[in-house]
Amino acid sequence: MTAKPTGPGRGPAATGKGTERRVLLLDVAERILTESGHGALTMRAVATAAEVRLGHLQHYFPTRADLVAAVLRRCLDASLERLAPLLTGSGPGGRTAPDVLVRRLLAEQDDPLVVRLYAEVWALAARDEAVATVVRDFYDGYRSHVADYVGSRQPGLPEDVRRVRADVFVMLVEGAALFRSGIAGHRRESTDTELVTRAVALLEGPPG
Amino acid sequence: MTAKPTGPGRGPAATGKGTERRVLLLDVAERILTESGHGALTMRAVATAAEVRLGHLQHYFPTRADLVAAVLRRCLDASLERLAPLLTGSGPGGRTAPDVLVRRLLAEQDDPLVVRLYAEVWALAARDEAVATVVRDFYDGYRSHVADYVGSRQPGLPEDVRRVRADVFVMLVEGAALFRSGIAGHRRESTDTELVTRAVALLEGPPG
DNA sequence: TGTACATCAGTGAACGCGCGTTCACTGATGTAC
DNA sequence: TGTACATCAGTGAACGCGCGTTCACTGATGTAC
Repeated sequence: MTAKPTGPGRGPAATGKGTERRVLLLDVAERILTESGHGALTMRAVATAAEVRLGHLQHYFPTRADLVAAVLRRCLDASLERLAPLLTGSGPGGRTAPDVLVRRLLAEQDDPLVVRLYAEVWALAARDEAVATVVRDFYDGYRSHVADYVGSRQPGLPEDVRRVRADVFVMLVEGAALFRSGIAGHRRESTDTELVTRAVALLEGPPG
Repeated sequence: MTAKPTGPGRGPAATGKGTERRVLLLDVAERILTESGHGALTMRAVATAAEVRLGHLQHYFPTRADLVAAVLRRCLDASLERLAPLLTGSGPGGRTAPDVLVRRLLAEQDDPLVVRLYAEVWALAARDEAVATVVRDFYDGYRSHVADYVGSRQPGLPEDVRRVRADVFVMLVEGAALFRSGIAGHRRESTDTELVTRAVALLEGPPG
């Protein structure tokens, strides 16, 4: 390990202490973004919360746009890495059963902070084409995994049908986030039951 | 009409010229919120776009919070008034057929500006409990109309089942907004077809 | 018909604040010779 | 082993700007008497 690895994002080479600092700063930035929103994610707020001087933060993230881009990318990458094992069956016990899978995906939304972060990300993507690209890449990966899962349940299903099912499945699950988090509505067990039924039907319902 | 009507929101009595001014200012504020987002909705930006002095804007909306609250309330009220006739059948030709209804609801999302506004509203509601209350009231009304519609298609369906169907229906349609507007994905005809099928099934599928 | 007065519409200047960004700087660390 | 040097980590002050808010003000309009 003599060659210096180039860290993700802009700024100085990310090696040793530098990497640690980067991770720490992104942790703090993510916490602020999640808890207080994009408007509160200022360079000064991050520096203060990280107990670091403003100029030092700028040593790693020269502009606010750099910081926001880095924290969003890291968030979405982490999300996909959390979801992928459930869908590809690379975790223990192979592929998850459909109803268990849906329940686990919904469980991801149980923390209101997570859904707030998503709402923030969607609003950002609606304004900023660069952010939108990152977000679409994330959902492309997500839907692709779901389509593969559908194929694993029903090998006979044509590929385009798998994809369409996955599209609608993700619409439903992401829409559910709004109405299970207190943003646009509150979680109700009876609704969850119906939601799971419909989501499972998309994953392994009859081809007709 | 001698009694002075009290206009909605705070500020001076809303009568005659005052009401016109209020409406004009809210029009401008709504346009800025839709096109450029919450962050761009500043008192100065609204005053400038409305060709009015800053102090004058503040004559009608003393604080930024007043302005934001007024514009959000008006937006959501207008949305519900646009949706209600489709669902209650108070428009021409009585109640709309399910597939037509779903297509019309989706057509509401065809303007990217509308979906951007929704994304903005969700993010705001995620941070501000007062906004969240307004948003939840809107969706309560929306879902209530959908539940009534489900009842009109299947009179035998118990009320709690109607409501649960309506809940999931709205989740699906609102989730679709994200993936049909360019925010998290792009509209595709084949996905729309599947989406309509699933949404219609929620409206009038078998009780079992 | 006239006048005094309250209310409303609209102006304009100023305030303090937090923001992103720029820049010159000091030490520490490691590397080449 | 020693030294010069480049790079990196971290500091600190200052900038100009746009922001929400405050406040005292001028005209216009309508109303009471």
